[in-house]
Amino acid sequence: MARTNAEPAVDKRRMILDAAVRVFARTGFHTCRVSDIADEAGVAYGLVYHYFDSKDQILDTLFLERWDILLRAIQEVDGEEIPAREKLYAITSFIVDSYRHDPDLMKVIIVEVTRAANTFGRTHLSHIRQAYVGIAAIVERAQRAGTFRADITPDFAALAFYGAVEQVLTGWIFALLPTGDREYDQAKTHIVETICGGLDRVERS
Amino acid sequence: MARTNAEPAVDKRRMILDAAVRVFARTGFHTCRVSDIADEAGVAYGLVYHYFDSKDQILDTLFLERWDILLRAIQEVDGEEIPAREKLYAITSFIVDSYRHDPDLMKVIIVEVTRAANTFGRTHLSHIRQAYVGIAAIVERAQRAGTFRADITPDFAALAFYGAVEQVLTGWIFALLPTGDREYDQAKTHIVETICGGLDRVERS
DNA sequence: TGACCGGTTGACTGACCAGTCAATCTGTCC
DNA sequence: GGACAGATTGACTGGTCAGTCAACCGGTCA
Repeated sequence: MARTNAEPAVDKRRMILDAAVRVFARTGFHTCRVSDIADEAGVAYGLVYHYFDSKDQILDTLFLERWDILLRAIQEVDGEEIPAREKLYAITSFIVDSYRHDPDLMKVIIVEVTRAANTFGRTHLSHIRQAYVGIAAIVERAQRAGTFRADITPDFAALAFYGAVEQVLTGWIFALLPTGDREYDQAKTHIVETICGGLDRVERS
Repeated sequence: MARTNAEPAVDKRRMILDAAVRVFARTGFHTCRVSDIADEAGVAYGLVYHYFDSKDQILDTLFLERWDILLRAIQEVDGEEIPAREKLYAITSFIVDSYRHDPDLMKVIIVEVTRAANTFGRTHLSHIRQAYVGIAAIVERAQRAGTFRADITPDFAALAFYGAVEQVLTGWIFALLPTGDREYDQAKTHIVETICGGLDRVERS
């Protein structure tokens, strides 16, 4: 047992994961080589395979770590006693702030997993679906309470909502929309306004 | 000049493209081999390279063929003298019917290009963007006419709208939503209702 | 001291596959 | 017929890279 302290001074496994985020974000998962990750982490090639079984497993790890946090956030929000619109705002806020805090990681998760339906998206479909299910539950409850209209199925509303959020993130990732703190906060409101209030102009009492 | 008629009896180029759609839809662009396409088309390996410069070019061709039709449809719809909501309905309808008519092709375009932001999505970003621009133009005009609220930017509304449509298509592609003629037609209404009318329950006069 | 062990190294291998190319076929035209 | 051209064939090559492995390092413990 070589571990006197709880952990070695530098956690190489974490360094590899962090380096992978940067490399995946820069070059893309399929385009980059494992050696790129090792180089970026300042670590020997073989060490990557000491900590991970495969290149895929690195991405899996990154995705699952973060997605589970999102799922818990959705659960938690749903438990609170606030209007559905505020719940959706809280979820949007969580996702947008995740992007603000670590754009590379969110880019990788969205581009390489969530939107990569043929490769990792398929593998993690059940996890991704959990998010939709959580959102749909919020919508359904609001419909029963009479806050949301009942003629649009919760499943459908969940997809539309999540689709709008993801597309906006993608807009930032690929510079189709301006980025910045002001824009991020505006986006939160706008997304929820669009999905809940609608684009139609309405006389509000 | 060996062409007495306008074209050979069987257009091998077309056969290769059609085979590619099936193979890409089944196996995914990156996973499949060029020989799979040749086999599916019932054609020798080398012939693929007689008609196309590369594997990439096959996907490019499929995407551009179809996307240009979509862009024209958006242009055309925008030219008509109908309310913005009906314009958005017409666009949604066009996309949904494209999926109904050729799910494999739409799956390939969405999964391998539109949503594959790191590979082909990046290559065709300017084309994809054209669709957003067209939709944003519709929104902007409606805002000026006072039909749509003006506090949400057209760019933003376009992304949210397109995001919702694409997410629903993705839901069908990966069996997260039930498919069928009834569902397709309902979806058209629901998407437009969600984006224009919003999820909030409103007393309508 | 020396045995031990997890962490670390990087050269190497084996598989895979996009793209090439020389040969062959098929039809046309003079 | 025979010359020419485009269509068609499929074996082969070259380069790439994920994953392996045998050796090495540095700290611990008896």
